[in-house]
Amino acid sequence: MTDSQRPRGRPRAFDRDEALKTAMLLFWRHGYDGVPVAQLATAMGIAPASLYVAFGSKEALYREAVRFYLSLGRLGIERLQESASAKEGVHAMLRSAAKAFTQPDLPPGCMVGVGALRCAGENRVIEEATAELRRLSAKAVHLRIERARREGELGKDVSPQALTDFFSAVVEGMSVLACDGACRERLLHMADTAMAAWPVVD
Amino acid sequence: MTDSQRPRGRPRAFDRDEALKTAMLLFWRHGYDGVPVAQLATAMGIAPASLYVAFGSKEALYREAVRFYLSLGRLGIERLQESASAKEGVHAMLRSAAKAFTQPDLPPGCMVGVGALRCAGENRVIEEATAELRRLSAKAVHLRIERARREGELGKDVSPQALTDFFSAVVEGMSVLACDGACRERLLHMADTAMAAWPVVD
DNA sequence: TCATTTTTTGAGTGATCCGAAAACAATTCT
DNA sequence: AGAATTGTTTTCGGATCACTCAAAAAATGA
Repeated sequence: MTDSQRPRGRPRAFDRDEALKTAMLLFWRHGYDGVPVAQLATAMGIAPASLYVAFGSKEALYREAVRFYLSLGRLGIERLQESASAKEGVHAMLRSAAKAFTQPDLPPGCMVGVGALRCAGENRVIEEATAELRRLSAKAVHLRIERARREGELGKDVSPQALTDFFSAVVEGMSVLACDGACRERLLHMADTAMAAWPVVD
Repeated sequence: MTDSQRPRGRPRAFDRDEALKTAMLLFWRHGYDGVPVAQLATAMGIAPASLYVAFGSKEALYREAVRFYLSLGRLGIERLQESASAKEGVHAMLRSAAKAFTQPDLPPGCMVGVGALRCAGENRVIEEATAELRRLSAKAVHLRIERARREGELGKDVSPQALTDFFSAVVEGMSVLACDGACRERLLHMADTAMAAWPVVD
């Protein structure tokens, strides 16, 4: 009863998490429309049919891959709520993003930001699901900034919405710059520059 | 000699510029990989073969479409050099972008920013060509900011590169926010917020 | 009228798209 | 040992991919 019994049928011959990581990298680099299932299967070292048994469909695989990406937590969004001040938290988030978007052995930019921005008409649902993840990240920033306003870190005249939109845009923009070849130092310098827009208390 | 003689063969039955505009809208909305040639031809009201005669290939059509998009000049980049101050010029550029990215009857965001960020491996050249256009826009901002530093509008301690990267990121980020459904007023408010990062003179 | 030039379309190229069916293989349970 | 379950592969479908060819159509020049 204590130990889980082994699964019934033939055991899977490949590492499911490793395969998921492979899919994540391909979607990250080439976008949803830019990766055919055959390419995914080949990179995973399995036949397309095995991919369907293990993950269901290309769409389901993408959704799982992007959740896997977010679970890595390299964007520093979850640490936002623990930060002593919103300003410090946002600054740390920008610097984390700058580093995450320029990891040497990973695709540049943010998988959520660039992987499925625009899709073919029949994949509209993928576009929308990915946009929802971006809105979710923005929501976390929004919550921290609103709290800062309640606690007096920010003046009552500042708009949490505008400030949230601004820093969300900076992160997404960093992602694009990274895709265009900007190095880590440039992005870090740019992040510091962006923080100058933080409102001063009256 | 003054009037050009009529072309020799059978006249084209469709308006080439109108067809180009149609292609621009589709690439803008769905990205390069997200629009098949058949869809382009159908939207243009012609057969695929006519498309190839008129434009050469899907890649050539895209390149022409994106040049057409830039020729509309709704991003306010060319007015940057004429502006009295770099600060005013950049601010006007951000506000122009906010409006351009939220035109009611056009796709959201920037065609250059979101239309071909990530492509299939065989379309790498499309990615690179589009990235080059983004770098070209950034170069215009860079030039104006460097001039401002020479003329004393900016202190010698500010980094033109970092400031350029920052405002480029804001524009690209606005483009993503627009794709996610942000309205014009939010983007305009965000643009004003971003200008707070403009360095103060010592 | 007739050759020349260019655009038109329908049909079709091989390749690739996502996904499914079927047969076989490897494991557990009875 | 044999049934049940699940993963494996090969193969295949029907659709779609970017693109091309051949022949007809519509204009000009002689």
